[in-house]
Amino acid sequence: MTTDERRDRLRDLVKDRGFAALGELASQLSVSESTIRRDLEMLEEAGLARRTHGGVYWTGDSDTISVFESRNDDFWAAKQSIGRAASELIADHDTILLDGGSTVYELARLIIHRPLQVVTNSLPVAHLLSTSDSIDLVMIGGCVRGRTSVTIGPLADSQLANIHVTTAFLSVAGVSPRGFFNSDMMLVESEKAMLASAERGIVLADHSKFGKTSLSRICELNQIDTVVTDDGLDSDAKAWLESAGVQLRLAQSPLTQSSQAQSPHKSSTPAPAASPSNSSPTHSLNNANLS
Amino acid sequence: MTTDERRDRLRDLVKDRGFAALGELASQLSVSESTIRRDLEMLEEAGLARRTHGGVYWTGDSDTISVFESRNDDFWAAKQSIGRAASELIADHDTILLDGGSTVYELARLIIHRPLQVVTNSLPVAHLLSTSDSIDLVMIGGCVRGRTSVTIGPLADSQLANIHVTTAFLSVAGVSPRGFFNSDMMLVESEKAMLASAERGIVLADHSKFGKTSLSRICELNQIDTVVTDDGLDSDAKAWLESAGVQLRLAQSPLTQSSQAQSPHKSSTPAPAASPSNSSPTHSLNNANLS
DNA sequence: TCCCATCTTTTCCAAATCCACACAATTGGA
DNA sequence: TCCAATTGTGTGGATTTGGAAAAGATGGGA
Repeated sequence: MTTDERRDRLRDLVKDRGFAALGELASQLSVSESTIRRDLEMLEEAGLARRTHGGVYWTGDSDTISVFESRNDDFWAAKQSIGRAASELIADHDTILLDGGSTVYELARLIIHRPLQVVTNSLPVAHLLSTSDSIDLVMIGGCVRGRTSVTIGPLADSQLANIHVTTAFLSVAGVSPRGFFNSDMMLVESEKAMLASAERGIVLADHSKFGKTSLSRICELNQIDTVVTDDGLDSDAKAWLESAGVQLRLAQSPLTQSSQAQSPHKSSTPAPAASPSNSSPTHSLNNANLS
Repeated sequence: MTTDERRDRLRDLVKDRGFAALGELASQLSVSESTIRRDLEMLEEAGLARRTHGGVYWTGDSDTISVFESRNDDFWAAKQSIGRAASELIADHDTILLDGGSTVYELARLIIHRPLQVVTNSLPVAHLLSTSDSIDLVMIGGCVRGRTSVTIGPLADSQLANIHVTTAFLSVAGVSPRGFFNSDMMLVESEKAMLASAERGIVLADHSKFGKTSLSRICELNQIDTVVTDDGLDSDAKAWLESAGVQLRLAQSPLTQSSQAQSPHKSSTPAPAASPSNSSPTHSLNNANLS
């Protein structure tokens, strides 16, 4: 049995039972408990399970509902690494705003144990974070847009107008020299309101979004402080982003990341340019108890 | 049995009985009294119980059922049949408002395929209904209350003030001759706003809620149009509800369900012929719960 | 009121279990 | 053969648990 095979079986075991003890899993899969611990560590990093003293709970999505069950798509790994890079821009006790979209959702999975105030218009993000003990969660109300499960419309916009956050994390459908774009006009209105409520705006977008436009423009390039993307970004895009004064943060795409970044033990991040922003090692407050 | 599991069971035991002795709990859970004392200490710190000489009182919410643990509840079958009875009070294309709480969640599961406009302050309900093609969904924004995952606070109240629905379905923690009660003051404010926005208010409550009160009163009896409960309701309660002019609708509890169809005497709205036969047999959504 | 037997709580400690970390052995591929 | 990833084992520290002793509370009887 290969490693990946074992991890798949482990994931299925945990998912089926909801809860499983460590020794049980070890004997089931005929490996040592240490190995199981390492595997579970990854499951937890991926946000699919939560470990407790003596075992592990499944916290991932149920099979029935999952807006973002496209985790098999080519860009999922990139989205995940972008999420990780973005999480390093958040300091504990920050007040942040999370848009909808699968990349931002990956970010949400990574911050679930951190002490933060989070405002969101995304139902999946809210559903995920509502299980956290350490997060103060505010949901933006409004009409729920079916496909993406974000709230939009005048109700949402007027609520956003009364909110102030330090950082807004946005998903976009396209980035071009003319600015940032999304396809849904009402959603774009909300995203404008989000930017207006935030001290700084950060856009998460994998490299496939660059050079594309869409129906409706959110804002011009220089109105966004930082763009987080993967290192598949071509040099053209890099040039016009930098000339617009946008800070660029490249996440190592999993294809090129051969030896680093997998082990959380190593000191991470090659030091971001401007604001290192207290990148807390992910396990510092890991004892979030289930009480 | 793991520690967390034991603490969950302990909490349920104390909650169900209202009061429990130490030794009793120890033998019930097969651990020493020392362990029980430590567990109770945590319960007390969480504000859910108060210890006395020789035992412990439950002081926490009586209606803190999150979606995830509700399926194991003794009253789940009753809740399900109450939900079914309530769904017959909804006509297609109605605009309805759904509160949080497990009974209302069961109602939500039954209407997922019907053409309706639904407003809700419950994250689990919204997450469920967002997968529906036939439902127009509006989410009420606000602070997300941890265990119950409903939105509350001034944001929620002001949004509710601008909304109009035909029917509001509420969960309550207690029903007594003095009115309807819930334990969370901020939630009660929202529920008052819900009633103000609705042409008629319907309360869903299993028979165990009757005769109980709680911290905060939502409204008096006569401000609710209809109460839907199961047929375990005692005749006292039936009397004071009817004398207050509240319509009563009894759902056949699955235990006694074999004799006849439901009471013919009222039914203000024609029950639509839609078939809510969607009694999907618990495709396990039961996650390990965190709280 | 005082005293005392009994029960409960608190405090402490030792045993058991679990966990993170480090390091060596093994495996698989170039 | 070499190298890197993976795995098993050992160690020290942390958590949990049960029990014992000391302190406190309770209630009855003189």
